[in-house]
Amino acid sequence: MNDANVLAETGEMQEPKTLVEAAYKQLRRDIIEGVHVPGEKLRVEHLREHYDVGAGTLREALLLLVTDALVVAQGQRGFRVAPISVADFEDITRTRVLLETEALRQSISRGNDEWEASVVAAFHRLSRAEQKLADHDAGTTEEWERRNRAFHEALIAACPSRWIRHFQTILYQQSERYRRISLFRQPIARDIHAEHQALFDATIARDVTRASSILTEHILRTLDAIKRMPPDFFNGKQNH
Amino acid sequence: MNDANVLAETGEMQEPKTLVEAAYKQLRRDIIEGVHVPGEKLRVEHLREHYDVGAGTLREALLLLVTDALVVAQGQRGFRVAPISVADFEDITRTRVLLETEALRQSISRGNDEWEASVVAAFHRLSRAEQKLADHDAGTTEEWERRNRAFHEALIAACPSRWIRHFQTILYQQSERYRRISLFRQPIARDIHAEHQALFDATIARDVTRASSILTEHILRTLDAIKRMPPDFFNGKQNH
DNA sequence: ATTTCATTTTTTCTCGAGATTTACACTTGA
DNA sequence: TCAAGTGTAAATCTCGAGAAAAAATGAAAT
Repeated sequence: MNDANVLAETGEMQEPKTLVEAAYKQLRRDIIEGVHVPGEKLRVEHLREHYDVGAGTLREALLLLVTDALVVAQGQRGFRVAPISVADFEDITRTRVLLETEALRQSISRGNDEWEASVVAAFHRLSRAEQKLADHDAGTTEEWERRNRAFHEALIAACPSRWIRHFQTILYQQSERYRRISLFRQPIARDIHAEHQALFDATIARDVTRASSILTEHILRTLDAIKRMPPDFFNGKQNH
Repeated sequence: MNDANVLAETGEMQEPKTLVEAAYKQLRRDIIEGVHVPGEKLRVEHLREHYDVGAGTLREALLLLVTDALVVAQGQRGFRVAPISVADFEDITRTRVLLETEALRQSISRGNDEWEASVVAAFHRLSRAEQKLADHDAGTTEEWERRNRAFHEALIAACPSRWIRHFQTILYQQSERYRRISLFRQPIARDIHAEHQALFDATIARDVTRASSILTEHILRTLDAIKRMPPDFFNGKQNH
């Protein structure tokens, strides 16, 4: 499995050992944050300057991003940022519900005390970040995003299936791109903390059915938010 | 999505446009067929000769195989064929059941006449291959493998979720490695054609429940076969 | 015999330049 | 005005060589 994705909130990710990995991480960050917009052509010779690596090295970094489905490669026609669309996000969301609820089910039924403790810790960290976010502290969205991911990862950490967790990581990363859009221009108010609290309570209570349905609703709510956005938002932003 | 994987039985795959793609396809074939055994170190300089490409080109091909999880890359320590184990195959199988039954459900409920026709055609081709296989014709296992994949792909082709189909493709490819083992040294006799026939009948009859349960059993049966194999089969074959 | 350390060998990683292909602008002709 | 073709510019793909790191070898010491 691609361990480069596994990034715990506490255990900081290992320093990238090669230039390829460093460029990969920077590029991934830039794509998720929208520095490179969906559909944009990624010309190796131009990116070379900005990321300060050789052409071959950058090509390898782009190839790694193909694994995350953040970049699409077309033979003899270079690389592009993977496009986005409402239909794609609906697909991502529904597939994520399928995998993540199953993972949560298994996690709840097989998780031990240590797992429970890590869930408590992750929820606590997330709550603090949400508090800061409510107080309009500056520059905390980055932190919230990290802790939100850590919380969701902690919930399903006791799921024994490496493949489900692997696919879940990819889908979560994909949805992160969309979430960055919906969070800032949110048409409907969401009490995200209340959702997390309910999800946390049901999980600790080992109530599989309730936890699953809350998680499903939680994930689907972002889909609603995206669907309510101006329909032309996904067009016209993609170069070429 | 990685379209390089999509390989229809009828519409032959496009010729690889670049050397990287050609090397990728050859390497993938060799790994699935066991020419490069699980866990084997893949030294670029050695493979260079055999695949007749430059070092950088071969590195890129290996990076593409990371996407399929057939190769694992470790920074500054090169590439290796992804290892195999009974636990991994159990994981692959159960995840595949989860995704493929869901895909089949959606495919059956949304498939139109054209889809139905392609399923009939794929089943017919597979039946012929199984006939030849029963007659002990030489060199037909390759053809059977292609048509078996085509049949399974046709079944879920009407599933609208690109992501489920994408993950299913990866898992099917993974399981192919294991199936190559169990098919030749089969400890229990399986009437695979009867299983396919039942699966086909239920699908055409649009019986979602029955088709799902048959598919589940069908996939799990190979897991049984692997589990019955000598437990040390997965050890001692992996270089270093 | 085993551990430690330095040396040698192997392998991986990285870069820039040349060859091939694609994309683009322009001209020509209907 | 539009279509097709031509030539130029740009981008991709590919390779081999040098730098950096890891693995292997062997010598010395406990």
